[in-house]
Amino acid sequence: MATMTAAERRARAREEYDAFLKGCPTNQLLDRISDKWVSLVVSALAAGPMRYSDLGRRIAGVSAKMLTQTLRSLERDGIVTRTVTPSVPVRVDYELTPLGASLSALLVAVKDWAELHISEVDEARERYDASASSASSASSASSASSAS
Amino acid sequence: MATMTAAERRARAREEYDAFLKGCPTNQLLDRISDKWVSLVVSALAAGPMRYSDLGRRIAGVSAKMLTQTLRSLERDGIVTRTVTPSVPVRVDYELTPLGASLSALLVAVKDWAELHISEVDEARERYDASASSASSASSASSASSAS
DNA sequence: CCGCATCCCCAACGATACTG
DNA sequence: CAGTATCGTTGGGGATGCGG
Repeated sequence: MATMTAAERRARAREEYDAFLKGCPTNQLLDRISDKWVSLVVSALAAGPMRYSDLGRRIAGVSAKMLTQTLRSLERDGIVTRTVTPSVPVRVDYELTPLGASLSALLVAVKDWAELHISEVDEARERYDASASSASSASSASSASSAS
Repeated sequence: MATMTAAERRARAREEYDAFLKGCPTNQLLDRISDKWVSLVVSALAAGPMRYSDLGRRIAGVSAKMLTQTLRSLERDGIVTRTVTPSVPVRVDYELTPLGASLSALLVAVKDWAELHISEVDEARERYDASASSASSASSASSASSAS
């Protein structure tokens, strides 16, 4: 058992990885941030406080479950505040904390990057797809569907 | 059918959402970026070109499958370049493109943010957990496991 | 050494129904 | 209106084995 296959080393690495991540808050946070719904919620709230149902409508394809779940975790992390107004139909508002606002600035930067460079990415994709198909059949140069 | 329940509206919204996303490149890209492995790979490559196996070791808990998959999509998007050296054991190097480098700058910013604010987040979590447990049983204050 | 194909599992998500 | 609990599905992703 002195020799270790690459697979075994990977398995080992994974165990260490798990343990490592437990104690590595940065990665926890990185994980949290690279969640699809988190970025959408934070972006939506960047414009100002919103009610729960407003968020549900604003974000469109989100289920109530995920919305609540996401908001809960963000609240727990001190990214948003949750304010309950006990009127006859209960009203709940969510708002970015200063901490959340500083984060939203970064996410906005990423969004801006995406908008700025989307054309380059599209071109790269077309080139990649074209060369990939020409690899199997060098004759026909297929034109990838161009972006809108 | 004039009246629509919230659930029905959600289902509708989801259809529109799908169609909408097809034509919205920004969201495609946002999706791609908010992938766990993507951020790790791009961060790793920010330090300079690396071989496939180096990346595998550097990133630790990644499987060969996900590493390849991630690198492929990044290559397709023009974020990294893939250079094959046909030596006896094949050697493959990956490197950030200028486009990828500009993206990595943002991801590094996010990472810096995480490192800078992790303590605030931790405090917020402890506060949240403490108040949550005191809500059900005001007497026993359970101490949340503190971070390292 | 690189990476693709296959199988398989589980946790994440959506839908639904029910409380305050 | 806001949130919880439960169940069913699905696809992400890990393990393995082969091919270049």
